[in-house]
Amino acid sequence: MVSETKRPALSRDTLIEAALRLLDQVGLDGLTVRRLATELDVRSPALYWHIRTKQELLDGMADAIILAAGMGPPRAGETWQSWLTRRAHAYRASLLAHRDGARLVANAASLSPATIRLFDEELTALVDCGFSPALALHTIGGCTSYINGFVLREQAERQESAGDPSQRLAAVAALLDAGMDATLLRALREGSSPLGEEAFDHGLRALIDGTTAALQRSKP
Amino acid sequence: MVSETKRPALSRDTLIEAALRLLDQVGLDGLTVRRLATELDVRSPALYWHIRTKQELLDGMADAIILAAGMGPPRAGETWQSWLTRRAHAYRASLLAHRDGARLVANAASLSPATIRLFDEELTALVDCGFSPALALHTIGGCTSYINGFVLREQAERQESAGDPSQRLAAVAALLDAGMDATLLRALREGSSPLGEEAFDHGLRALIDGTTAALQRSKP
DNA sequence: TTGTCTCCTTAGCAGCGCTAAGGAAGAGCT
DNA sequence: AGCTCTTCCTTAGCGCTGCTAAGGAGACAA
Repeated sequence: MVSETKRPALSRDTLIEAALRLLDQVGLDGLTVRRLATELDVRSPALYWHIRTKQELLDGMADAIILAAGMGPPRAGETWQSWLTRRAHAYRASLLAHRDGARLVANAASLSPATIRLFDEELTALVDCGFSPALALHTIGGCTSYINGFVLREQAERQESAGDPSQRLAAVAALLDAGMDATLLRALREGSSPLGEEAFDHGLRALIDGTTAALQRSKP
Repeated sequence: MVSETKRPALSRDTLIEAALRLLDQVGLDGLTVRRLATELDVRSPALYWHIRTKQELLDGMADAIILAAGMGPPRAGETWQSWLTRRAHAYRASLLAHRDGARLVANAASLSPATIRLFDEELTALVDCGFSPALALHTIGGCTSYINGFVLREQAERQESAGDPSQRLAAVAALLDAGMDATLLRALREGSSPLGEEAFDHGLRALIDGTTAALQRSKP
């Protein structure tokens, strides 16, 4: 009897890993339990031994993306400004690393204790820099809001122009038809995109500069 | 023969209006074409006479929410700072006015020409305040990213604690179990929430203060 | 051997977005 | 008046979804 090599049992982590790989191929809307099962060479109900619902799987994927950013407290000798900047870039990169990554994180319902723990360590680090706990919370929260919102727009634009490259031009053409001066066109023609790294850095710097001012205001 | 009073024909706008009402009752995940049809006292394929796809309906709803904020150029004698602040509050309020409003806008695929036109008018207004077109674009875009991201988190939290009020406490309890000093707990106990108007205003002010600095930096 | 636990199977339910095809009511022309 | 064309809705149903019920194969312990 020729014995087939037996595939090792699945696990929650295996599912999440495979789901993230599949996500890049088919996008969030195309990610179905049945497709993931096929990818794992298994029937779809098998997955429900390892996860309770599809939402739990999505939450796990979101958590994996966040943890993959490798955020955490600042390095030795790093100012909190450059730390937050580095952190923001790492987080954005992690969201951009997977198709629909920002949408996935934005729609996630709950985060793992490990992520919350990491989050708390970052708060502590800011307090060590002279922030009040409340100011630290608002600062980290504000950065998170900005980054999530920014990458969400970036990836929305990406898939929109993937579907129909002329769609954006059509929208701008509507402006011209309206006989406007179209400041938007001038800005675009100046070579500055509303998305991309340059735009991201601009907003991030504004946020951090403003926080610097708020910190000084809060001190003696 | 008793003549029944005949219902007037549906329209795209009627659908969007009814869909927004239904959204508040059942949430974005519960909003189905069939349910909306029932609400309108009609069979579901009838809706496809007025919209091409469900996504088009969702886009229209998102557009309606944005337009309902009543944004636009500044009033006479208003500084751009207080204008942007007022604009941000109006936009946030409009997102919060409907259940899952931020998620709806975040997942929207395209905006109407009217909205893009409004957007362009705002850019023009900033240019009149001394902004370069590129800086204006980055400023409005950054604010939009921040507001979308912030309200997204606000409404995610809202529905999460609606499902199970003890869930957040469980997450924080995990911190305590880990034997940490839990800066997060200190911040929360100080009475400052990571969400809500106060937190929103903090981040918004930081963003605008930082932009003020960037504007001065860009000038002669 | 027998029972239990793990991890997968087959079968199928209720619901989804959407399409095909047709019918009723009114508008406009001859 | 009779006819056709357009508008806006209907019934029927396809292929897909997340998910559940029930059962079976294999490993391991008593």
